[in-house]
Amino acid sequence: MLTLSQIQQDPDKVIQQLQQRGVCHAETLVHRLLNIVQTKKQQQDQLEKINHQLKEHAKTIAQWMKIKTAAQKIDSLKKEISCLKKQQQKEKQQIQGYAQGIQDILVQLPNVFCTTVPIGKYSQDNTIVHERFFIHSLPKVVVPHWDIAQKYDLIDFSIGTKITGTGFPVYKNEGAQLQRALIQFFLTEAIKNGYQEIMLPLLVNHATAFNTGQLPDKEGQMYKIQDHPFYLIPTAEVPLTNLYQKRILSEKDLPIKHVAYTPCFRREAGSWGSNVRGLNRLHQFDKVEIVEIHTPQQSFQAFKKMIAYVQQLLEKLQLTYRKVLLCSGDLGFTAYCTYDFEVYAPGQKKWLEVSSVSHFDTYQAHRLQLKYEEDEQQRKHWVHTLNGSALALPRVMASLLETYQTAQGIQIPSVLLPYAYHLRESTVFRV
RNA sequence: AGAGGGUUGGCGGAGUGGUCGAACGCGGCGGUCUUGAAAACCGUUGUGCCUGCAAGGGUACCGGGGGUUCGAAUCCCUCACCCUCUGCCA
Repeated sequence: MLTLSQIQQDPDKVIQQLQQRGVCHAETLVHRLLNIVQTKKQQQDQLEKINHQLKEHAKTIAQWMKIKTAAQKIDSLKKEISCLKKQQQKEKQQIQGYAQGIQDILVQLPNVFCTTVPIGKYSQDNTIVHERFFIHSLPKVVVPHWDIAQKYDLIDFSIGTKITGTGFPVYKNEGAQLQRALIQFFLTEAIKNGYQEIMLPLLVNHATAFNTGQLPDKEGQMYKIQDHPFYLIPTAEVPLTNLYQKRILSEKDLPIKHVAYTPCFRREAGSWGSNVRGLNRLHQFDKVEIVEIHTPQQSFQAFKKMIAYVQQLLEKLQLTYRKVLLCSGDLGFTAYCTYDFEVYAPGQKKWLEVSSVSHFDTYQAHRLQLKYEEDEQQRKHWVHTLNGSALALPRVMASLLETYQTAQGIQIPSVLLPYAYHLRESTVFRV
């Protein structure tokens, strides 16, 4: 969340950036916000004066209680008090209203963004900053992964539909094993790179979903449990980052680097076009997520390293990929800067997003109430949070099946062989 | 899920209606003593907001929210969490 002081410092810059992110009425919102803040402050002053008087009166009564003859004086003072209390009540209500108004505006403002972010409205305005092609010998007829999955009995989409509904695929045989191998590969790579593995709850409460920015912005995208105030996580980012809600870390605790594998659940309401097939978009999918917490001084260096880390995963899998710097209009609600990684799926002739690596600056820290204390001066500062998919499984699987298809079957990338105990032959033959 | 007990400052732990932001102990910080350290002793020690150049002043906060009262950490309601017992279950 943006803080009031952030906005007050340079309202015009905030307005401009919000507009560039596509926030409607950014100017009106910010101005209204600043107005309410001003009014609330004045009101607060008055309330505090009343509170002070009431406190004094209470003390006076306490004194008078000791004297028996003061009963009359007490009564008349009580009358005065009841008058003050009416005022107090009124002020309180108004202030509460203002506070709510401020909160209502603040929670709907997305983050500001980094100077390196290109200005643009749509994904076409994103900048492709890097591309890497890997040449694989493809068969004459290159097919999409859903055909491959069916041919070799790797994934059953229709049975998933019967069990649950569309978007819940069932992985079978080598499909399941390959999935497991990928998870294991991603986790092991992360651990080798200094990430601490965490296993997390898949259900979170309202506050947790708010802290990382999913609420109220993405309320409609999350599954909610009916009889409990819980949401199914749309990404491990939510519980993982929230491990540190309401904390003051000491500087020597930083950096924090975590990795977690979880299933993710998304309603994907409204985004189910006819071109969504196979593994391209699902309601439940697996993902390995990395989260880092840093001091502001170190976070940008760390961001670069995270990006490089995700990049080398794709290098190791030898999937053709490109790295995309998101433009202002395409940034996620909480992001200060984001790089997406897309892999090429030759069967569909499409680029599929498999990772989003984001720097959140202090936006999440504000909501999490997460600070760190400088070792030497004991001064407290907001931390910077970062996260990235490393990686999201289904589209990696899609690209992998399509990229590594041969006339005989699917060739398994050699880096996965240590993790794929049942796939030693390096090729899947099932017809 | 039912019954009972609990939630107080960095930690432990008092406090059941009146000047309580909260005894006491530990820890932390500063000092005395010491060549240095320990021990001992003395002092100090929560956070947010408003106001002030500052010193200071004001206000809010004893799990969250609401209520009773002139006055609430203390009484009432409610929610959350923790502990114990009973039940159920992977």
